[in-house]
Amino acid sequence: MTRPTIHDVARVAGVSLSTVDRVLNDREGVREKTRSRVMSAINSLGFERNIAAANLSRKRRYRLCFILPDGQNSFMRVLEEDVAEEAAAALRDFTVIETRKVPAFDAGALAELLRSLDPESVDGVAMVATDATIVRIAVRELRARGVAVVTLVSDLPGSEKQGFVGIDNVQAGRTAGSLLGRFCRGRTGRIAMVSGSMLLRDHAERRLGFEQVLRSEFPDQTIIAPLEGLDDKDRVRDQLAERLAQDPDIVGVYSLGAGNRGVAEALSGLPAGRDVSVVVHELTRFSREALLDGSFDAVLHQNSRREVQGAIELLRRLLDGEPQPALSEPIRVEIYMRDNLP
Amino acid sequence: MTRPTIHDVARVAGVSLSTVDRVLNDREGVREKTRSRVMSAINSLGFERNIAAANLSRKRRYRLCFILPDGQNSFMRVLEEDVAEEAAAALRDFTVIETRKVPAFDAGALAELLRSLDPESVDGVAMVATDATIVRIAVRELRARGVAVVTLVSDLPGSEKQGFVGIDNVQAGRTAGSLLGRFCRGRTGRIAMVSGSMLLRDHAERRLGFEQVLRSEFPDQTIIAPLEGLDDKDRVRDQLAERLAQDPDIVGVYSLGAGNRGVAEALSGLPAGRDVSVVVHELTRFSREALLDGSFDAVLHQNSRREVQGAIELLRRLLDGEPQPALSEPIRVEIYMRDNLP
DNA sequence: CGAAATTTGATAGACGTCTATCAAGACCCG
DNA sequence: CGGGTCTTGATAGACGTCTATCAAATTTCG
Repeated sequence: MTRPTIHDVARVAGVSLSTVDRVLNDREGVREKTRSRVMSAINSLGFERNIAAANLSRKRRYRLCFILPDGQNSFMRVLEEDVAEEAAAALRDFTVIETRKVPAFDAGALAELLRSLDPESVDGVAMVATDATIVRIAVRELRARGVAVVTLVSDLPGSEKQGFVGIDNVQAGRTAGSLLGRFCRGRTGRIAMVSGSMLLRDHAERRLGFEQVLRSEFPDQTIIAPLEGLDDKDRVRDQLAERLAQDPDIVGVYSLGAGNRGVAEALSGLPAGRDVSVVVHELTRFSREALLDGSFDAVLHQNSRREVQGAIELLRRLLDGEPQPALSEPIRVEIYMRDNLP
Repeated sequence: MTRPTIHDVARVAGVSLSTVDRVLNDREGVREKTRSRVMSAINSLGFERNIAAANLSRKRRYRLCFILPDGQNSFMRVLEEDVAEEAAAALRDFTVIETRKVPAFDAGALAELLRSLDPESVDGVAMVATDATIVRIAVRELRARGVAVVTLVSDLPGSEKQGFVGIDNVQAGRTAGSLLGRFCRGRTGRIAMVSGSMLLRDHAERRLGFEQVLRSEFPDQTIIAPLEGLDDKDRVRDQLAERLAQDPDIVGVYSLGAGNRGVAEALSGLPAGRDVSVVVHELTRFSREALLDGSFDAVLHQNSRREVQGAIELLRRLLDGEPQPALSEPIRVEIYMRDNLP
């Protein structure tokens, strides 16, 4: 019942501890024949290195840097808190996390920050990407300097990042369509979409998925051109309220960006009899209340805490030399309604 | 940036390593004055013991026993696989997991197994409980012998278990009601419920939650008396098919136990034009397919993998002496539809 | 074949904590 | 104040792995 140690491996392979160590840590100066003897001893024993002991011995530290957009976007501020809390927990695993903020949507600033990162003080980077070529180039250079890079929440396709931790936004949009289509089934009419600009690519993907599903599965409903709320509560409220007043056939609203407060306010102005189903994104204190009082029907959510944990896990495994680590469990598009609130 | 060690604590407190060790490990023979000197050094330094090093040194092992019901219930078989896989992973953390199976619904057998557990060879137990007094008594005795006990998936209220890892089944039922009510909104009619007997208490709770929500939020719908499918596919199919044929007003089906195959088969026999919304429990290969081909609208799910992880985590923390540990994140009632499948 | 180069072994000390033992110091009580 | 009891300190070795160094063995090749 005791796990085999390097001593057992050495004994079974008929070599010394030093040799086992050389093999385990890929040091040079081991003949191929010897190496394979050791490897087969490892396999036959089912030896797995005790990482705790190894880290203890070599005083390994993982120095990570999280890069988040600055600004008032509430999802990002929650994410920042999550990073801070996980940073405290990660300290126990020899992981030091530093958080940097760059102006939102500012690809230049992001790229510059990436360029300024020194491999002498940072081993890995998790970034909320802004989609731009200049950023891709900065990522490539960072990788070339030997720093591990993963994207978080918002991906950077076509770059040399080694992983992405976040939801599939097309899938999120499809899920919204699937829900809202069903919610509005008995009441054919028009469906309004409120877009924003939290991160342009993400919103475009959500919209795409949403329209796909509505068109193919619920062709009776008409989607009206998305309102550009720019993630601003007041703007969202004004635009949506006007639309709802103009168009009494609107039976459903999908808000795929920020501005949930504006959505709720616009709805609260409706006459008593009017029944509009609403699906929005991100579970926050506010959207939670709205679910409880019935103003929202469902909230799609990504678990930012787990995203942060996932990014840390991924970076650590990259730094441990695992070839292409994947998350044990992908980040899912979670659905919340009044009755399954955590 | 380096974490303080016991050496630092000793230096700051002006005592020897031995004394720090006595304080940290609650050994006797330390004057109160000295103890408080050490404690304040610990606090001022923010010292946290390096658990990896401590476990390494004391060769701590956590010997856990998972008790699952035997039988063909597919959820339980998945759970068993999850336990096996997590057991392999847990070995790395000095945790040895043994799995025991008892006949399902057999409180006597479960109690006997609990009674047979030897504190010399088991430190903690995670059990899928069968709700009976004899089991409560066995749990109390087990606790008295110094073994930690938590319940998994199915709780044992009123017992001396130290924690429960699983979903809130009333909440699950409410969520089902909330979904199905919305799905059927345009089509007032009757809603059929298929019960089972996987674990009686759980099913009763789901039913309760479901009826609560339908009655209060969707009073136009009529709930018909639950079919007792006994988690048997053929029985479920026959009973449900008959009901659907008899009653053309059925617009929704909620299956709160096992027997998803039977539900799907009963539905496939319906005439083309008939549209019935379906919500079932547990995401499996089968229910996944059914979501994809449109025969089910939503599946409620509990992440059994995470439940197993949670039980391990909880037991470990109990054994580490944490007073009343709680899961960092509760197990949630997850909602799956075609488009947010993992 | 012999010298040089390569491969292997042996040993010691470290990482942070735990356990055990023994000696020395502080305190108490009669 | 002397003897005994409590309390504290010092020291050594262990856990499993890593790093470094030096010596010994083996291979390679001119």
